[in-house]
Amino acid sequence: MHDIGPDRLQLPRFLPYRLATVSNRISRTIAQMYATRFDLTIPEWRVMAVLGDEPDLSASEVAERTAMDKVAVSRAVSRLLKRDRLERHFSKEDRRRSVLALSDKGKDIYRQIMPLALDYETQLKTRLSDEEEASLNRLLSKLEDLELENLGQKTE
Amino acid sequence: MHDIGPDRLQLPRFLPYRLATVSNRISRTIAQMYATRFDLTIPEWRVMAVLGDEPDLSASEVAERTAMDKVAVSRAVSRLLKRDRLERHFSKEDRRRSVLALSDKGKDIYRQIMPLALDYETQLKTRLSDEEEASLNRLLSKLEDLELENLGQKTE
DNA sequence: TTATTTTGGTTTCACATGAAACTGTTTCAA
DNA sequence: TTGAAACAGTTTCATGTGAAACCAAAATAA
Repeated sequence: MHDIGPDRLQLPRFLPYRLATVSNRISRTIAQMYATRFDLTIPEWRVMAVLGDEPDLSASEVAERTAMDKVAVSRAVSRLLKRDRLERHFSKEDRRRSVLALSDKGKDIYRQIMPLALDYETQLKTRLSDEEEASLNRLLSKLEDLELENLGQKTE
Repeated sequence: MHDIGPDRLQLPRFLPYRLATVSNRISRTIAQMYATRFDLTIPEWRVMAVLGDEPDLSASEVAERTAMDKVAVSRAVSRLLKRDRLERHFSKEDRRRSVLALSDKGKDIYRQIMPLALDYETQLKTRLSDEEEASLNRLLSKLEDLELENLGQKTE
């Protein structure tokens, strides 16, 4: 069994490609789960998730914590408001700044989804040994850091 | 230091979320690299990548190998044809079936990009120890398999 | 043969998304 | 103060994308 050599790029072995396809499949599975049961998109769910964990954030704080941009947050928030899953008021000190929190209806949904989400994650994880899980976490942290230090910098 | 308990979902620790954000950042970096230098989208690049490695595939074979759907392949192929990066003729035996291959111009681009792609991957990998890389590969394979056996089956 | 179904690939439609422009508010400097 | 710049958030526009409808060719059945 010998090496095929370095001057071939086979997509199924190319790390960024594999990462993208795996993650897309997982995202689609989850998106479908949320969509069919709760009529909720992933951006909407992300907003709910951070607010469920930490209420009274502004839109831009939500954006930070979800790695979404402010446009995406704005759209998700407006859909959530329309369905009374969120409450919004504006800061007294700075009237530009919104203060977002789950409504009772939102909290209810949050409490239903959270176990499903955790469950799904558990199902993924039970298939991994303890050190596999540990190294997955390390790896993700590393990849996160790497991208921050901007490997693809040569964009002149 | 005690556990925060199971009944909280913190997005930055949620596996599918981390996978999605890491992979999206990497994809965006690469997409930008291809776009600025070669005016090429990721779907286009994927088509070129499989054809560079294995010419004379049909559109549906390309779809299989790239994990793209046939619509995406069709669009990528037509853009590539328009710019003479691909040649297409149709099978004699089955006149529906296309036979796709890189044109000379396409091959030229392929030969330029391939080392960049491999380089980027290498840069990611050099930051990982040997066993980290090995376990990353194992993990990706596992996650790929897991999704195939369809964890999110309860869509009734 | 001729009808029916299947298959390779394209087009259309409706919706999602990112970038840039825009609105209203606050801050800072003259 | 007042005018410029910065900021939070929204809207617009142009493009991308997935699902379903569609077209033509081929396989299958009658």
